[in-house]
Amino acid sequence: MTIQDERAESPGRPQRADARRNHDLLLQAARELFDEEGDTSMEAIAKRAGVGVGTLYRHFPKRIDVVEAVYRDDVDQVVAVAERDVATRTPWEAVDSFLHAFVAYAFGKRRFLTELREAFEKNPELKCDARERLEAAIRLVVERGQGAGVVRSDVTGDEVFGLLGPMCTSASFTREQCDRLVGMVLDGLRPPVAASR
Amino acid sequence: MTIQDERAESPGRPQRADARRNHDLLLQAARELFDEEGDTSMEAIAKRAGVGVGTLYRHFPKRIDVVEAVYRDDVDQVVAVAERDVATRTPWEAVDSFLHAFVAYAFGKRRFLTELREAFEKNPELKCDARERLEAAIRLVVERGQGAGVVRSDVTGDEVFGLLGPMCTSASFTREQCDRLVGMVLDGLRPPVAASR
DNA sequence: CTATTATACGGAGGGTCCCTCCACTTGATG
DNA sequence: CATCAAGTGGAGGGACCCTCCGTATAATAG
Repeated sequence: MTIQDERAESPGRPQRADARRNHDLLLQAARELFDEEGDTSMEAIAKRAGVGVGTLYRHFPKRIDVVEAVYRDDVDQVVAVAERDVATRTPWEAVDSFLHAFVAYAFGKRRFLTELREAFEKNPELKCDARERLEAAIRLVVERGQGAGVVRSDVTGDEVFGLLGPMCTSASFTREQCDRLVGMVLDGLRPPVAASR
Repeated sequence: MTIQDERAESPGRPQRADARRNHDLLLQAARELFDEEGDTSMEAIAKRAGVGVGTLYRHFPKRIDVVEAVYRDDVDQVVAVAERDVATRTPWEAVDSFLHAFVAYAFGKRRFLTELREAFEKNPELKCDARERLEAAIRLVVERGQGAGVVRSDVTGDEVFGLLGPMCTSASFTREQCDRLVGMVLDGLRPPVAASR
């Protein structure tokens, strides 16, 4: 989506050095501003990077492209946790561990992720690579649990993601509340027993 | 918050007839546009009502005031359902019935409610009366279940609301998915048994 | 019915966004 | 160097929320 992705493609001419440098400056500026302000404007990002808005738009044609570029790195961390949990834990422990880790992570970036989620809600067909990798990570963990019979089979990993993601970005929740609700969702994730009442 | 609320206060001079009429026209126009478009602009609302934007802002000083006014009526319906369920069903049946009804309702107004939720997230201290009544309705049902021992005690009604509300407005979910996830949350809401694994 | 006045109206325009466009500049290459 | 595609900067278009204030009018008093 961004120029960066196509950087290595057709080497008719390599990317110019200043373009490369500006790309990195812009990305760093965006990350800083999203962390500091929660949300920010394209003008502010360009200004902090010391370039004009035209340059920003050359590298990231739409606002969502900036957001996704920042998001991309974050997702790598979460995916790594999922893979580690699957490799080192029992099916249920992996689900429990990973969902808690996911919520802990998402909670820390709530303002930023709220912006991202809004972009997806306005534009559902826009499902960026990063998000798909994230959903794949949850699927990995959840489907392994389902295969082992410790997770109910009538729910998909994507649905769990859709339930927990918005919860984490809900401004009115504290970290403790998120943790408690994850616990509750985990209970709900277990295979249902015959109705106890 | 709106002029309407203060209509009956000090009758030094009654509200003018044209003002009253415009207030109703604006509210109707806003409701129609939110239903048809999902979201809309202040200019569009004023235009459909056949008045200038100045008049719109006289009646509803901020955009959120329009949204809340439309929201208010909707909440009345949901609250009525909660009260009926509490009056006519067993504690657990009331929880089950009401949460399903809540999700069905919220799903139908998802675009509109998304806008409302975003307003709350941007501005957490802005918890309008209507929302509080809605949370109170869920609390009513959930706390009755907790009192009867059929709902786990470490979760509040507000938290259930915060979990289900965002889920309903998540654009990527179908109605069926929402129903299935409610079922899962209901399972999670039952008092936990000793860990089965 | 007219005069008075608080109330209400309309819409121009300010400020903030996202984004486009294009004249100008600069780095890479022969 | 000379060339020129690649890159840059920022003015400005369009959409939006909201403010301001001159004008119009409904309610009241005489």
